[in-house]
Amino acid sequence: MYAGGVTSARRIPLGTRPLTEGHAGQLAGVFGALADPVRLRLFDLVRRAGADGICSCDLVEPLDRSQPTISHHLKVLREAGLVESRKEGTWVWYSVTADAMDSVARFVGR
Amino acid sequence: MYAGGVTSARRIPLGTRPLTEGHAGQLAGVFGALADPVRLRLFDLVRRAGADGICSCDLVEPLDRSQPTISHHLKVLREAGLVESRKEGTWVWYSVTADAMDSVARFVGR
DNA sequence: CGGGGACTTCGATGACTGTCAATGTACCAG
DNA sequence: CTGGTACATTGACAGTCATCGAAGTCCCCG
Repeated sequence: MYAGGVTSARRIPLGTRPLTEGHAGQLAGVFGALADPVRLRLFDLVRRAGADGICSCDLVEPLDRSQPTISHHLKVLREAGLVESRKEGTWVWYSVTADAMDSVARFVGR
Repeated sequence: MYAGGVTSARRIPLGTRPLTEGHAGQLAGVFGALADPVRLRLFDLVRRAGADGICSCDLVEPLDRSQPTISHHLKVLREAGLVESRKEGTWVWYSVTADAMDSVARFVGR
């Protein structure tokens, strides 16, 4: 452990409690999903597509990654609650979730 | 590569250009710095401390990690431009940078 | 100058991650 | 049923990362 020492005198509360271990873990998961350049551009493309979403097949070429790799990244984004998928016949449409970045926005907004 | 296919008909522009590879990489770096529960709570504690900052020695015990580990995480946050350090005699004070989360806020804000 | 406290850096290690080729599954067309 | 297209899953591998103990650096105090 660590020997401790003089404590800093003043701390300005922020209107909310410090992040709990659980909350930090969950939030870190969302940040983690956005912590990759490919996923970031993927999310950006999906977001641009609006409510209709965008077909998965249109996400492979612009990102210059193999199809399994794109599929993997979409899964990560989906499991983080950032995008959702709708199956339609042979192919799959991705769109951002309604509250995609709520937790992030709350964290950023002080 | 991938065989391509039918393209989705409609794409709603978003007022800005799609993320470039470079921009995505930089932004992913910031998200990456926040993609760890310990760093998230660390950043939260520093932010709560306000302009004066908080002494590094007060960040070890509440996070229940070894002192070198905390030092390592603080370095990551510093290199991501989220916090800055000011040395004062024997110890070091950390505070959030003025534009800590600007890039994140811009990204979240549609 | 010498002791000790506050960090930082180093080295090692186990865990996780991005990537692809190969394979599997579901669906459509003929 | 058969072939082809769209996507998901698996397995493997190289690279990155969180973590700790140990050692190094810097600074204050006596």
